Amino acid sequence: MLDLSGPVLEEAPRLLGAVLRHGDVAVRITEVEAYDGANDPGSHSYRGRTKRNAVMFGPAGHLYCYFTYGMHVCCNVVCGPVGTPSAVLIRAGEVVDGLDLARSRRAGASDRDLARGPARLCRALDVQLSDNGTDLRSGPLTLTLGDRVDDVSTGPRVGLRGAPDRPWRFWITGERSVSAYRPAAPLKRDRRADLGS
DNA sequence: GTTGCGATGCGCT
DNA sequence: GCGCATCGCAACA
Repeated sequence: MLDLSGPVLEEAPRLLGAVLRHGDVAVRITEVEAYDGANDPGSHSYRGRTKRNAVMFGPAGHLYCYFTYGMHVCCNVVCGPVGTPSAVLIRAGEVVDGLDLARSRRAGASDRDLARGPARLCRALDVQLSDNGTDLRSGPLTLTLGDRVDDVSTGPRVGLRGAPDRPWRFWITGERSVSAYRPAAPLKRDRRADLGS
């Protein structure tokens, strides 16, 4: 029985090694980030409830999907008790079933890159904005927790501005399928300003 | 292996 | 209007 209603910082590492399945394609999760809505300037829910983030305020074990950068979908698993708008961003994983279908959705990518990155993972699994709010207990999307992963690394989250550094990114140590982005690069505009000053 | 940059559209102010 | 919880590709080392 999927129960993720504990504190998000305790639930996040439990998602490592879990399997997220959508139809014929399944991904073993290797990298996640925790977002603690109430106290977290990096969270979509930090400024209160909106139509978009309403799912985060609901029960744990549901999927929160959002659209970003004009072309990408990312997905989170809602954690914590009802009313606590916390979620865990699924950043990366390895495809463990439905390899051919995943490859066809990610033409040109190497197997290692199929689900390496939050938007890529959603594409490999064909998770769309319309899957927002899905209950992960009953499908068509399902989440199955695995055995606890012992070797977990932590570090700062990726790509956030306006949030203090908090080591709320978790990944399976040594996994090559974790995303390789540099943390929080400054804005292009800022870089230009630096050059000019 | 790294770095730079354009694409693109929804949600919020 | 503006700002993104980004990606993919080209160019370079």
